[in-house]
Amino acid sequence: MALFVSTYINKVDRKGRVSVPAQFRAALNIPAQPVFVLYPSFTLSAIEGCNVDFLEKLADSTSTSFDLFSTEQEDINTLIFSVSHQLTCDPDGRVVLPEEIMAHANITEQAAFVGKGKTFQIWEPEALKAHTAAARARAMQNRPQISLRASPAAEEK
Amino acid sequence: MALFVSTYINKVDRKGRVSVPAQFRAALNIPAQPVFVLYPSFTLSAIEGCNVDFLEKLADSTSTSFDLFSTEQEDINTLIFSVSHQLTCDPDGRVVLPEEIMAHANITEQAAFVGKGKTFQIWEPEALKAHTAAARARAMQNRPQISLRASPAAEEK
DNA sequence: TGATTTCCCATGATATCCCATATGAACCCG
DNA sequence: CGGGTTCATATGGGATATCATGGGAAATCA
Repeated sequence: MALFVSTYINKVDRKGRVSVPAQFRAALNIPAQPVFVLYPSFTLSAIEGCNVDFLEKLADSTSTSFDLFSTEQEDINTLIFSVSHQLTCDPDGRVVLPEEIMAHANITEQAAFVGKGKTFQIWEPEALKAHTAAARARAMQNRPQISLRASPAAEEK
Repeated sequence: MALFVSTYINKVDRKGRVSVPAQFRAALNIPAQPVFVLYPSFTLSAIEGCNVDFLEKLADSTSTSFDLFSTEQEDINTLIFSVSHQLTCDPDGRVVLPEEIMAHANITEQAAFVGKGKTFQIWEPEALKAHTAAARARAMQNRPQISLRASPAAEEK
């Protein structure tokens, strides 16, 4: 089962290639040629990444005959599948990030791969820092008793 | 399994030929000669596309659930099957789009192939832009939770 | 035979493959 | 315990393959 953990910052070379972290490639569990899907996050300046299985399941669930012609399903399909990209790692474990989603996440020189359990995200490293700080601030506000026990750097991964 | 994702804008040449995106041809998974079906959408100014399997399933589901909405099922049969065209890519991966459906979608110089999961659509690029913007507006306004659910990592606050 | 469609080849741009190198971690062995 | 070595990974660059596209030749049809 795919499990994406930890954060890796890799370089985007002149050709736009970036190494997918070896641990992530392993998590994609198609030994020879890891395949996955990327799409821009709806709510964040980041790229969402997931297994192909996930999108296939979604495709199944949104193409039953009765829903086929509903505006709602049509919109969901439009907003997800049309902006997704199916990618395959090259023999060295790299991929070329598609233009649009690189622009969406403001990625130019470096890409931060962030494990999210069953999925992962790709961030511009500075944007990731800001996002992480904001998330921490929210967590402290919502659960003050946790922040009291935690030392300032303890939740750093 | 066929999965159509991403959006590709290709040129319609003087003979009316268009390259079917290589990824879509692969998704049609009949390696030598990709076969698929096109029909005009009856709700949108677009062309609907799918592989033959999908249409066969649609035929099954519409004929077995005649007890509900029987006139609608009848209409669907009429509106889809009677106006469908089965096409085969030429050796270079191109097809000639039939007159009627090209007119239906107002396609002249460029054709945007849009992945929809198990199916795809073909749009005139400008019309596609407008449709996408409208779909996004509807999704945000009506059911924000749907778009959030659809994104595997988007439950992040 | 004339018109239309399909096939075949050429081309430029781009993406992919393959090899080489650098870095660092784990390992082995003296 | 230390030094060397092997391995996996990330990264760079040149060579090769793929793709979209244009145009001409062959085949098809009426």
